[in-house]
Amino acid sequence: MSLSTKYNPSEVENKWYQLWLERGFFKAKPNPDKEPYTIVIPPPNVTGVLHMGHMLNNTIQDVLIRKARMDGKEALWVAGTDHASIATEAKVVAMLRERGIKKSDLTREEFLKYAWEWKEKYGGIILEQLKKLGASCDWDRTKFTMDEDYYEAVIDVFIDLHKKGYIYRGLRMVNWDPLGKTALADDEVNHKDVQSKLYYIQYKIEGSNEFVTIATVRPETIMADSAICINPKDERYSHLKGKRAIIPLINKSIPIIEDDYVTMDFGTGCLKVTPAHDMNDYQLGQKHKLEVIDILNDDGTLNEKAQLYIGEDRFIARKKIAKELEEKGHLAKVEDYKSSVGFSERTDAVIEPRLSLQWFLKMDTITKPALEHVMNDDIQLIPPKFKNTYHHWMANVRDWCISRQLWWGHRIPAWYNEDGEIVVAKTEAEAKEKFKIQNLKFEIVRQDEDVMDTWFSSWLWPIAVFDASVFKDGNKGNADLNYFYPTNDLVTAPEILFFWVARMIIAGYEYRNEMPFKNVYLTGIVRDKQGRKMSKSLGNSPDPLDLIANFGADAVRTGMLFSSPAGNDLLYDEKLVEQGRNFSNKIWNAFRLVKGWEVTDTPTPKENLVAIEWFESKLHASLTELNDHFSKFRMSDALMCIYKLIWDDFCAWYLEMVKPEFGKPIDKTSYEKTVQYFETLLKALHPFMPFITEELWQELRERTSDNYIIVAEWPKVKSFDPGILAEANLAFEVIAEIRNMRNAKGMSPKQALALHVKNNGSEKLDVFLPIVKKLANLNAVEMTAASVSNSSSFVIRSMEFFIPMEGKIDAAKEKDTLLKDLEYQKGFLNSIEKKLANEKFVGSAKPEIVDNERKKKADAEAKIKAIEESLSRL
RNA sequence: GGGAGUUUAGCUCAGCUGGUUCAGAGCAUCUGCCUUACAAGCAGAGGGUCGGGGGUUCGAAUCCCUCAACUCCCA
Repeated sequence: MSLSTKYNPSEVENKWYQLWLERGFFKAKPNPDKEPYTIVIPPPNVTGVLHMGHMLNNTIQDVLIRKARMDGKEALWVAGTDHASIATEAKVVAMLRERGIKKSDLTREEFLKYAWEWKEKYGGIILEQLKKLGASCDWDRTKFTMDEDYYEAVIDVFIDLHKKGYIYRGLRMVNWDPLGKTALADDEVNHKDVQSKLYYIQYKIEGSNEFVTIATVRPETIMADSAICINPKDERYSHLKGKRAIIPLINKSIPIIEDDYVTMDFGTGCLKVTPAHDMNDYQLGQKHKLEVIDILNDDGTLNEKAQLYIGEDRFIARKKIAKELEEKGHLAKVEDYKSSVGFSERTDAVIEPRLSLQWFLKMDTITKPALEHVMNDDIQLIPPKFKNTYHHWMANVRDWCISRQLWWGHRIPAWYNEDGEIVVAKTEAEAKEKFKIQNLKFEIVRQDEDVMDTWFSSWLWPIAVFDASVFKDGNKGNADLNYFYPTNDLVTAPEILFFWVARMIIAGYEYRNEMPFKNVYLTGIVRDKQGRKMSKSLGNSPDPLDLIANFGADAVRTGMLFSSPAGNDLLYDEKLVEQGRNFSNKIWNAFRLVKGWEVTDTPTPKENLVAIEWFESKLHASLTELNDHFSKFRMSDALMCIYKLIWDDFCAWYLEMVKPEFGKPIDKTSYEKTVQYFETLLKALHPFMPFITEELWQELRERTSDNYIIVAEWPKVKSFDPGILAEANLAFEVIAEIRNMRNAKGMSPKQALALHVKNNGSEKLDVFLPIVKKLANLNAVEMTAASVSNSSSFVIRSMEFFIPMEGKIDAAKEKDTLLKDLEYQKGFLNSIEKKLANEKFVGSAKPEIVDNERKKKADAEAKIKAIEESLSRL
């Protein structure tokens, strides 16, 4: 058999993925004999393509689900996508524009037809990409937030919450996105510091020649002013009380009011009040019962109420008005000014505070259980530091604006009659019926044009993916829901902790009276190695599919996990993926070695028996650690644990220990044990590297047609012997010293040496001596009671080692090394003795700590004795 | 302006309830090797007064105070 020295992932990955699919290993159904384990995918946008964030997130989910599957649980990972109102509508509008069609020329039905067309064509791309990564989702259950039943569920929930009095319609200042022409929730607005200008504008005082100067960053809104406000404590302006000012350019008279809201030392201490176009001004306006003048259209252009520059965009109007103010002598000065400006998360347009009628969900009471069950750890956030932020948000939660001025989404089931009266009903017929009962007009009704916020559908995700009918009265849920819900783990980004996670928890308690998931694992953001977020505009994100093609999915998966503790950002570096690829190759070559052995019925060498016994313990010690990491969601640590077990312990030590001389066969016992260990290692590695482990699992032995590693049993942990692990470590130190000595003296590893061991204490090394002999290339090992002259020597713990070496001894150098060590040991001993002489320490420290110090003292003394003996010989 | 978090080797990070198995890991660096599983590799080595200062304690990377820098969230 001749195998390439390089592992080639592209040859095997598709093959196994197809087979897993065909064999139905990803599928799950309610099984009373098994414990369920469920993850629901954070549904990616239908508009999305796979990026590095998805790679990290979905790798973690796949590791968890594969581990659970091997643990014998009924493991289900539900896949699906999210309809993403704003993003998708924007894509569809853009597509139509390319075809020369304007959205405004289409009816709602026509537009939605195009939107569905777009969704069918592009909406599944991202899920196909996840398959390349190895994601073991039950694809038959793939759900979409606008599937017919899901759609109905969202409508049902709206109606239900409205009936419960949680949903209301109100005039509110909202974040208006003039590009998307929709209201946004507060958390869909990104605030950025922007360099802008502060304009000082002079308003004439009515009936005098005096002026008052106000500072504003938005001169285009002066036409919407309804008052000038001063601080009542401000003596500079006290003479203006009760007077009126004239708005420049339009010569309108407005009152001068007083309120201590005004900051006296900002700007001129004089504030123009524009209730229609500023959140704070709106509140001030309400307090003082000021007129609300809205001068903007929904696309951000000025309307006829502005009187000037009608139809101009707000930013163009700003420039023109500033210019006109200056020309007419109303502009006192302009200063540079840094201000915080809101941008739409979706369209990046500057947010316009705007008054409009919107639908809201009252949040004060419905959120109570969601806060409580996170704070008491019924639902655990991982890492727990996010509890603080969660609490802060939930304790100060504001009502949720759930309407969006879009067509793509779940249409609000509210109906208006000719008089503008409203009922909430599922169908037109029901709506008419409701109007009728209330003795209202019902002949002509029309449905609300708006759709709901996307999060208002995805907050039902962990329930609705199983049974979308439970939101109707009295429905107890189907078998799937009752078996798989609550789900176990949710893996998502901290950025959407509130958008999505908190709201799922709210819905979970509201509709199932139960948590939607037990653990929330929060991943970090994938950044480039300079710490910048990966973004299209920076072009600093590699294409995940290219990476998979170049390095293999296993390598990319491990690359993502090598450095990603929960909640911390991951600084992506291609080096990490290379490390993963190198690891694949290492395993591949270990396989080549084992596979290449010829097996005979010869007796097992002594050193192999020791090697086998040692690795058995090492294996189970590491598996114990591995399980512990898993139980604490320490993915990076878990991976590193199995990585080191395979690379260092199995490959570098164990295989070298049992490896027969070149060309010689191996005995049956050693071979059998080695293959068993290899299998166990592959199983423990499978969740991280599913493809190479399946490939080697199948190659290592003949397998029956139903024997796949993906459904193999997770290795059972046995107790292990710490004694043999300690002995091995001592042996490894000895081997390293000998190799080091060869290195230092420029000797070839091929030159066999003899070793004499003088044991001055109680260290145990005997059983490992044959291994030391093999790995350090010794032709003789013997115990000695006396020092051996003409030798190079070294000291480990209380043992002295001698290697006869005529003429190659540098006594001065060895003496120097020994003296240095002696000095250190003496200092160390001294510090321990001081500690033990300290009555306060002996009295107040725990007994086992004092005992430990005594033991350290004895060890140090033995070591010092050994060094001194070596020195005396020189 | 309000809140939270971070600061440990060149880089990315572990270090739980204070006690040399606590100063660690991986990567990178340096030295020597194409040693018949693997140069995507092997054998070794160096590297940090645990952000600064102060305190509590027999003892602090670990607890407290303070200062500084950075990050995120909210307004």
